[in-house]
Amino acid sequence: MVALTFLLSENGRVHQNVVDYKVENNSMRWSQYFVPTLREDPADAEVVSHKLLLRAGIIRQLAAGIYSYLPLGQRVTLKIMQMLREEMNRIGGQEFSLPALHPAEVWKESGRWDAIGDDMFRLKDRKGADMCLGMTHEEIFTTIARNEIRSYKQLPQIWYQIQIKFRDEARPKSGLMRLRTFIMKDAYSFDIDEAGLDRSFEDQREAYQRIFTRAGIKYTIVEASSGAMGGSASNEFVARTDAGEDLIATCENCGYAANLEKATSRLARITDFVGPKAPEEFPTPGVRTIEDLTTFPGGATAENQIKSLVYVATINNELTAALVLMRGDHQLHETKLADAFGATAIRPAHSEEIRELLGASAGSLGGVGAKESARAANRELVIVADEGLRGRRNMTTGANRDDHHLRGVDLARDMRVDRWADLRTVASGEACPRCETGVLEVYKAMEIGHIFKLGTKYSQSMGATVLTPDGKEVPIVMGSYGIGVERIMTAAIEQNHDQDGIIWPNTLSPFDVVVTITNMKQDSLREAGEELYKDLQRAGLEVLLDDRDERAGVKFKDADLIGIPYRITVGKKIADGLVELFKRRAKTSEDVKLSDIVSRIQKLALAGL
RNA sequence: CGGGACGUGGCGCAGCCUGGUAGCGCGCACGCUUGGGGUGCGUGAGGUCCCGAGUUCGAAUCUCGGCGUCCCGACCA
Repeated sequence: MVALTFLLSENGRVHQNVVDYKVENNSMRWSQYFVPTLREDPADAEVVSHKLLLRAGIIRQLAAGIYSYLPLGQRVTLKIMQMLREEMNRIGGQEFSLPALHPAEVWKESGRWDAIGDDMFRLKDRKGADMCLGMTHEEIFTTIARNEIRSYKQLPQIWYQIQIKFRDEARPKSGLMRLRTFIMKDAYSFDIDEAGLDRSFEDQREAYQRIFTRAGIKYTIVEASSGAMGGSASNEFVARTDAGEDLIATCENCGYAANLEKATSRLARITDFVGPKAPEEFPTPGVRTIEDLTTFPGGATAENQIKSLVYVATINNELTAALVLMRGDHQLHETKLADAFGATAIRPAHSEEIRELLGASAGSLGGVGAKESARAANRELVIVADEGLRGRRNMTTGANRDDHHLRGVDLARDMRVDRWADLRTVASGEACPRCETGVLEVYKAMEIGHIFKLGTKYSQSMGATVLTPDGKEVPIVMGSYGIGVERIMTAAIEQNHDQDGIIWPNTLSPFDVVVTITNMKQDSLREAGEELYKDLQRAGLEVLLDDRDERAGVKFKDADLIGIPYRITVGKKIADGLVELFKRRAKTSEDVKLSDIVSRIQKLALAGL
């Protein structure tokens, strides 16, 4: 029998407490509860959250990027999942459970069977048919939609599930940050038109904000590259932490925030002096870098140079050579370059390729005459220039002749730029592109959620259509919305810990409160602790009773490590009818009357739910 | 997939260079002690030294091959 208790929190929201105290009565005693804490940092863990997850007995590793969740970990996982459920249901989401094992067919229909490389776990069944382990579920939900949804009257639909996903990551890392098998809440919206998608997208966006706020995570919503996922727009939710893998640029002044792969900044205007009527070639023996040329007599400062990089892009399975032009002091952002071309892959050209195209080595390359040089070698070369070079003249750049450069180069006059694009990597301290006075800060963050407007990419390729009121058949307009469960756990720890261990936000903590009996050998303490434990449970709280025959110091250390927000210490003061209330985050301790402690904890534990 | 490091009782490490009976701390079991921030003392259990092949009278140690894990980069729908 599992009873559900519904508790009303201070802000009036119903919190569904799925843990039945009657059932768990005897499994929440630390002496028998499985919490293998570690005194020392495990050798394999580098980032804080990983160390603490292991030390606090929350997870154990099975293989690279594959972890078992121990009882404490499972409790946290269930709390996160429940929270996701509540917020998805609030916006009208309907929960499904889809298979993790998929036939190749549906992935071939959408085109992703071939588009996705080694990141997908693939296998064959006994008949030799191709199968895969689901890394996401657009195809499966679309399959259901196309078979069952016929009319605009059935739309919109918001479908979601909380499922295990598999991705054969090239480099799993940092504990639960990059996993090969992980739990994900993935939701999909189905609308009749773009306007409907906009509403669904906004609903999700608001749900995500509530979710991360409830989870105690400080997050930022950023513009991000939607990559091969396709679609018209995407918002990435990121949590700031040095362990993160993404770089984010934000402006505190106006709230501008973007992933570095999208971020731009405002450049100070440069007015060039009028240069010569045509570029002038001059010898530059030994000069190989922008830096070299700044100190070379007759050279130029970095911002007056044009950096020339040769890249090979894979576009629609065809290789295209590109000459990329940047201002000398600017850094190319490769994702931006790939996005500008719609390329599936890009790489710097090899030195032989460069010589074949331009007749010179890296260090002496330039855009003047570059296309002609490539054509002479029977090759096509696309010239793409960064916006930071627009309108510049009297610049210095390589001459496509070893140990020679050109000065007095005018971009518009001397080069045949095929395409202008924003390719520059933004740096901290640059001016905000949106507001007048803001300055950008660039910092590390981890992705915790991502919402996409897919449009009709999947409905079209897989034939998921409905009839409109006037009887026209149109593809369903879709959105896709994901949140990594483990990433919420990881981000929460990254942002909520101290030297002693984890400090769980109330909403995620595996227990509301831990009751620490300082000395199990004293009957009065033991009995009082047991009594309090039961009282707290009767009040609907999730209580961990530390009834181990350990010294008080050991218990305090462990309680700090596993991060339960409140600890009630049952010690000598019990003779005066007092216990101690220790708040993990504030690290403050106060005496509370035994008769008041239950209601006190109840109020505290519910805050923030 | 490129580069680097590591693999020795449950955990953290030493030993390897210079081949010769496998060691320390923590944890664990037992006893005494202590009892409010990882008590102290004693006794004890526990190891295919990642796997395989080779060199050698003899390999944790040297050589070759493989596997695994971590870190940097590439990648990351």
